[in-house]
Amino acid sequence: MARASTVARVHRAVLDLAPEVGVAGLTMEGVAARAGTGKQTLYRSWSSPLHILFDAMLAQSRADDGRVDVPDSGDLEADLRELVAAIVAELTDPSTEGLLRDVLTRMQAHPELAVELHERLLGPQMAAIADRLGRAGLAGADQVTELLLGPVFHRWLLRTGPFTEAWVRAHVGLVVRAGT
Amino acid sequence: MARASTVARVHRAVLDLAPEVGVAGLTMEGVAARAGTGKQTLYRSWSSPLHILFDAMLAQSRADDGRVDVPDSGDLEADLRELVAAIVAELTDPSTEGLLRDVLTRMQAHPELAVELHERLLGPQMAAIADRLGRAGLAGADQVTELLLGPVFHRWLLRTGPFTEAWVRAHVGLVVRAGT
DNA sequence: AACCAAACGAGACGCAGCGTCTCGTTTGGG
DNA sequence: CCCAAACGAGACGCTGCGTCTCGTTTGGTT
Repeated sequence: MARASTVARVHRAVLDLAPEVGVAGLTMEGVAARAGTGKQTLYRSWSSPLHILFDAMLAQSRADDGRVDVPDSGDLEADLRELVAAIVAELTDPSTEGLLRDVLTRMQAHPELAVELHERLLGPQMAAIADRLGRAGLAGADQVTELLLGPVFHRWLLRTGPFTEAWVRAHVGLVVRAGT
Repeated sequence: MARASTVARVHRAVLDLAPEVGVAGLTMEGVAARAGTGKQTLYRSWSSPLHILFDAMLAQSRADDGRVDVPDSGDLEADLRELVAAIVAELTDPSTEGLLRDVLTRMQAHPELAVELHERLLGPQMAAIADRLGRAGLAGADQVTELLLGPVFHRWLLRTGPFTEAWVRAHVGLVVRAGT
């Protein structure tokens, strides 16, 4: 429907604009102006600035070759520690933390966005982790995956505390104890 | 600063309005009209409809005698199952689920609201659970508390799956295994 | 090379809600 | 009884919404 070059310009505009004005400050008019496009062109493909931003982030993660990789050295606990540390590092990167949490939480008000988030990002990531756990011989790998990720997102989304290396170590230790 | 009767009228107005128009549909003008108050009166005490709504919900939970009670029958696993089932029931009550998730997620965009949420509701609840776990003789009660609640909120906030009795049973089983 | 329909840029339009401001009125403690 | 603080009402200019028209590219088709 929309021309690829137009989509590219809109994606670049919204990704440039988001850090400048925050997710709450994004408007259809602002994105249109920055992208040098008419408003109708935006409404033809997206229904809100949040939809545009998520679409742009998806496209970017695809371009970054957004493959889910779970370490597999044979030492389960060490691998999980590394994995959780990598996730935490990504979630708390100072240049994006506020923006990322803002996007994820706002998306929950739009069920269709929440579903797409789960199908495209969260689901595959959890499946990859469950796969690694299964190969280590754990039963109930899906449930243990939630045990591993749940507290991380709980802490991050609801800001119930900071992440430290000691916390990650203790958390992974508990999860491994539960699974074996 | 504000008269108690005014605050009560505003609280009632926002609590009435929220289910009708949704959190996204709340406006200062709408609340003022429903409460029969001037806009300036609202701005004198609150800075957005979300602030008013959270304030009203806090006042209501205080009136409901919002005491945190964790079952303590001696059987730890059974108590935790009951506790998690109660939390799940509260989170998924069809009449409030959408609203509640909307409020909690939107609050994360306002750090001062996120902090207040943690201090007034999440923190005390977690402390009460950690206390129960400590009395059962578990070490690292705080960490185990996060292990218990994290996956529940992860599932609920990010809509990664529905809650079933089987899930709760398996989850609590894993947590108890990790803690002992 | 000429054509044509789809996609586009620009921006006008009426509307809703924002946050600030004034103005007279009510209210309750000293 | 008095008076300052709190209040209700609503006017104000402004921004962004979502829809609409209009004339201009653009890229595949014959």
